[in-house]
Amino acid sequence: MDSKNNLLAAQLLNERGLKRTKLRLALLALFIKTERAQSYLDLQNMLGKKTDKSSLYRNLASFEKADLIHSISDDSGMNKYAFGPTPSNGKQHPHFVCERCKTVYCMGDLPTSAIEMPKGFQLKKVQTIIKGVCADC
Amino acid sequence: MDSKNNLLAAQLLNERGLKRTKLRLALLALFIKTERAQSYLDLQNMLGKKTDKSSLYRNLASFEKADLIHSISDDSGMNKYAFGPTPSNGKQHPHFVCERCKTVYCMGDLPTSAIEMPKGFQLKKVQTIIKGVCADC
DNA sequence: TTATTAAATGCTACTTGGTTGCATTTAAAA
DNA sequence: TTTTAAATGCAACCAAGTAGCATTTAATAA
Repeated sequence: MDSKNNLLAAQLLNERGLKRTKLRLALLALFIKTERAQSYLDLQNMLGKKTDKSSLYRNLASFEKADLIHSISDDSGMNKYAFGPTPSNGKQHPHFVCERCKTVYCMGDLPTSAIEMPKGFQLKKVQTIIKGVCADC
Repeated sequence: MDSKNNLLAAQLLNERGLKRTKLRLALLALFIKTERAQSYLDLQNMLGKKTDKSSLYRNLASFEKADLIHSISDDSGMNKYAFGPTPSNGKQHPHFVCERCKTVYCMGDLPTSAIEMPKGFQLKKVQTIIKGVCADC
């Protein structure tokens, strides 16, 4: 239900001390609704073509800083964004990128055996990208 | 030894049916010599400031297609490239990105327990990016 | 409710990593 | 040595993302 998402979005913004503007509510509700990672262009299409680029990017940045979303760098040349906090130590948070349709799926959080790091290297965040062909293709 | 690298570079280009031009030999030898992932700018600095941008990018593309190097997309906004083939099924090939100095380290190939994929999803390539602070920082 | 203020928006202009077209040069085969 | 397909080098271009700044708006105080 969209109204439920809107409510949750408002609540989340409140919790993190972010102003509840029109754009932010729509954007965050959109993230809550979808299970897929979205590029700036995807988001702009869903929010309406006249949505401002800078505002969108700025909100993506503040959402990420507030741990509401996390970004994914596949090699498509544009970043993708998905709902949920940045995956950190002790978790893998794999994303699947379909070579054909370019869709990016969040595969959920998998607890994994801790990655062993060489001496002196401190792990903060792990990102795994799996490329292949998705079930729809 | 550089001369050894040059020889190996020439041999590799031969094997893959790539013309052995000045730029390609220098570029491939550079990849062989270094254990770190390099951005276009890193490479250009090492090869000489007047090295042509298009030629460099085109060679990076053909090297990657020939499986001589592989590319890495951290979230720095620029791709990185490192020696060795694209990591595929049954292997993790983690890269470590230092938050402070931005260096990208190849952590070698780790065989891992196969990642279980949902029905219909076909895995071709895995890329893991670990962010944190490196031993030098 | 209204006044105040700090922050978000929406423009435009800019930066920059990466690509493309094309004339020239060069490595490899004949 | 000649031939030819491919690589180079240069300039123009493209697009993702950023920055400056005047205007608007959400939240707080009166």
